[in-house]
Amino acid sequence: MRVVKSADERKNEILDVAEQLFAEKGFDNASTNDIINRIGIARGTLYHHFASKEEILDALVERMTREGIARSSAIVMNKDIPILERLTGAIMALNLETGATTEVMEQIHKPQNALLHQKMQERLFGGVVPLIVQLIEEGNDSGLFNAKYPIETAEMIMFYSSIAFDELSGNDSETKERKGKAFIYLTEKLLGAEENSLAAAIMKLIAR
Amino acid sequence: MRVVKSADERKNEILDVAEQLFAEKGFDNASTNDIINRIGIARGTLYHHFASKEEILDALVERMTREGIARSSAIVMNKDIPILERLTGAIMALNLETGATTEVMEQIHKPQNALLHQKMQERLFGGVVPLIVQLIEEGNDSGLFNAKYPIETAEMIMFYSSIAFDELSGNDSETKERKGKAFIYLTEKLLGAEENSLAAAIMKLIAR
DNA sequence: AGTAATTGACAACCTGTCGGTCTGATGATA
DNA sequence: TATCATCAGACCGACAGGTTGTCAATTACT
Repeated sequence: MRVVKSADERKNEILDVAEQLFAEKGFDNASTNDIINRIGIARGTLYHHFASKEEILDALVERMTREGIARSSAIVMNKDIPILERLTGAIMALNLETGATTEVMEQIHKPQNALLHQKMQERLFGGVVPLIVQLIEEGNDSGLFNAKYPIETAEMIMFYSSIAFDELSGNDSETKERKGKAFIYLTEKLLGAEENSLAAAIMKLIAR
Repeated sequence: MRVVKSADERKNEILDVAEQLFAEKGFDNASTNDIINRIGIARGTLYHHFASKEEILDALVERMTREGIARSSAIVMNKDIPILERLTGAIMALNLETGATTEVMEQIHKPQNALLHQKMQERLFGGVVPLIVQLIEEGNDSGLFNAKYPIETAEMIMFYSSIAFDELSGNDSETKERKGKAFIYLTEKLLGAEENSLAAAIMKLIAR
């Protein structure tokens, strides 16, 4: 039976199922046949909406990261919030994904998902590093930070946060706490910020 | 015409060709057929020596990283060398690969090589972070460093060095120099080392 | 003689293509 | 207003050409 939907609706339907399947089996092991069978559409329909399997992945990555980056961006732009809280808020906003995305994150280290992982990281990076750089420069100007190399500092912070956060999924809460504290401490060092200034900002944020 | 070789010899022959092909086309695009055709062996022969295409990749990653890790390890263990020079030497030793390996490194960011990239990084990490941790602790004891979280500090340094080094391939020499200086500066901050102490050690190393 | 390396046909997938079919919106006509 | 022709674009499924991994049979060393 033939069901016609708008392109947007169909595309999102495909992405929904792709997200499930990539989480279940990984990008390499999930086939386009799996996708079309689960939805109940023909091969040609899939390729009418997406030129290749990789394009599905790209669209999915875009969809998965869009919200987080938007949230981060909004926080960074809001000059009513103190700089330190904006910094921590921007980073935390990235890691507060919801629903199925979480399941994907748990599977993302498996070798079948290397490509997904790489693409997500690239996008988060490209989207957020410039924001953090801006924030660091603001902090430098206001005398709060003393960061000689804002770009590289931002890169380092982002790298470690992305790695640290997703390595964490499996660990016990003791390790998590230690890693978190270390991250904050080292970030303060990198920024040339006063010790515990960042930690204090985070406490405020959480208290809210 | 049938040619028999020892398992070791044949395995290395396969890895040699795989290395070429992965560099030329990437892991995904290079097929096992490409490999056996270039060598002139049958499908079965390949699968007699390796259980899967991924196992070829694993063996290749092992072979490519073994030397570098061994060099790093030797440097770290050599207590005749000052700590700062050991630290920089250990990191530099990883990135002084030779021959075809260099070609692979230039291709490693393409999406077809995401898996190769991930596996190399994991291995370099697992092999070298513990060494750096040891070095940092030595430096703490001798009063040279003041690093509160040796493990996380080592992770951060290694991460950034691996990323920074391989992002660099395409850039102009100005950017390279800036990135290099930033890396050194930030590493000093992370270690709680005196400013320029690491930079000085590197100058010594290069002068040799 | 027996162990280990080699062979190539084969099964069971996979991705991407393409000519052709259906359908819902749009605008013209009665 | 009601009916009808038109057409873009959503949909279909068979197909070509590729892929990985298997296995029983063969050949070569020791």
